[in-house]
Amino acid sequence: MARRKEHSHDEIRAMAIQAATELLIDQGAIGLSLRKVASQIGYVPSTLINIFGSYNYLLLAVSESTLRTLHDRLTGVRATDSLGKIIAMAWEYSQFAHEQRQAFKLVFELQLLDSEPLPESQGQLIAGLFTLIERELAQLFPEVTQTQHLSMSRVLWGGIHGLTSLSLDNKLFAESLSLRDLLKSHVQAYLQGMGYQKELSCC
Amino acid sequence: MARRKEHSHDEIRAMAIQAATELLIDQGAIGLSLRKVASQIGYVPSTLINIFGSYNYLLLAVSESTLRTLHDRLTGVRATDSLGKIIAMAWEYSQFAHEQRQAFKLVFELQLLDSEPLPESQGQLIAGLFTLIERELAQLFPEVTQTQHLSMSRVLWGGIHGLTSLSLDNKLFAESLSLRDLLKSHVQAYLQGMGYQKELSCC
DNA sequence: AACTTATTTTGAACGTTGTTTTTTATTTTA
DNA sequence: TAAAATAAAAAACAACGTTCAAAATAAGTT
Repeated sequence: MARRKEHSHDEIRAMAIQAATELLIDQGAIGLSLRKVASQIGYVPSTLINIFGSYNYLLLAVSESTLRTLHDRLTGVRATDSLGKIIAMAWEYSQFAHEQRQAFKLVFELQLLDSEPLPESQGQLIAGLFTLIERELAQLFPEVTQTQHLSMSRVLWGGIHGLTSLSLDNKLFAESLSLRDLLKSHVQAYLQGMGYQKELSCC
Repeated sequence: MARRKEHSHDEIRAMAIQAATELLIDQGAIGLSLRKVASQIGYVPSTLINIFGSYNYLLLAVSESTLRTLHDRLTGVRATDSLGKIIAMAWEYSQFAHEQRQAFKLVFELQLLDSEPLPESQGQLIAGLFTLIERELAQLFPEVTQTQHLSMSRVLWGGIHGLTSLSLDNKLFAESLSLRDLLKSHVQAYLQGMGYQKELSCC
C-alpha cells in the first residue's frame, strides 16, 4: 500500500492526539491503545509508530497538549491581588485535574523508558507552571532573593499538586473537608508563615 | 495437573508478593508481569489468578505490603518535640519513596477497574499515615478542634506527598534546592502560619 | 512519455501480556 | 474400591506494541 497523502504528518499527529484525548476522556486510561487510536483516525498502528517513534511518544504528545491547555487555563486566571491570584490558580489547577482526570494523571504517571529521553519541551512546560507562581511571589516578597522565590514556588506548587493528586484518587480520607478549603489553607498559611502579613496587625 | 499441596494458599500469596517486590526493585515497573511472578515462584499464571482474583489484586497486595513497611518506618521516627517529629517523618517519607521508588509509585498509580473495589484495608493504611500527624498536631495545638487537626494533617501530608512525588520524577525543576529543605520549609512555615509560635517572640 | 529510483503506507508476523476455559492429576468421600 | 470433588496446570484466546518485508504511489531521470 502507499502514500495516500490525504494528510500531512502534522495533520496525522493532530488527529491522533485528538483521538487519543477523546478515548482517554470517555473510555479511561484502560480503553486507550495505539491500535484504537489508529483505527479511530483511519490509519494503522505502524503508521503512528513511524510518525511518533513509539506509542509512548504518542502518549507524551497527548501529555504535552494537556499541559498546554492547563497552562492556558492558569494564565487566564484573574484576581485583585497576588495572594488571591495564587489561591485562584491553585483552585483552577485542581478543577482542571478533576475535569480532565485521565489526561491529568497521564501527565504525571507516564513512564518513559531509558531509551526514550524526556524532551526538553515537556520540562519547559512544567517549569512554566512554576513560573506563574514565581511572578506573583516577586510581587508579594519584593525584598526576597530569587532563589527564595524559587523555593517558595516549589513548596506552594508541591502542596497544590499533592492535595490535588490525593483528592483525584480519593486518598485524602476526609469527606467532610473541601479540597478548596484545604488549598486555601495551604497557600494562606504558608505565605503567612513565610512572613507575608498584609492584613495582619501584629500585636 | 494438580494439587501439589507443597504450599498453602497463604504461602503462595506471600511468595508471590515477595517475588513481585523483588522484580519491581531490580527490573522496574516494566519488568513486572503476572507471568514473571508466577515463573519466579514455580507456579503458573492461572494459579495466581485463582488465588488473588486478578493480576491487579496481586499488585494491590504488593501495594499493601509497601504501605505497611512505610507505616512501620514512620512510627519508628523519634524526635524531641512534635514539630521536629513531623519534619522528621516528612523526611522519612521522602527517603522511603526514593529508596523504594517503584513500589512507592505503585501505591499511588495503581488503577483499579470499577469491578475491582478498593478494599477497606488499603484505605485504612493510608488513613493511618495521616493519623501519625494528627497525633502530633494534637500536641502542638491542644486548643484547636479535631476537625481542624484533620484539615491541617491533610494539608501537611498533601504537601509532603506532592513534593516527594514531583521530586521522584524530577519534576521540581530546581536542582539547586534540596528536597529536605523544601519539606522543612513547608512544614515549618505552614504551622507557623497556622498560629504555632513556639520560638517566635511576637514584637 | 517511459523507466527507474525513492519514499511511504500498509499488512502480516512476532513475541508478550492478562484472562478464561479445558484438561488432567490428586485428594476426599461414599 | 469406585465415584465425586477439587485444585493445579496446560492450552487457547484476544489484545497489545513493535518490527519487517511487500506493495503502491510519488518523484526523478533519460
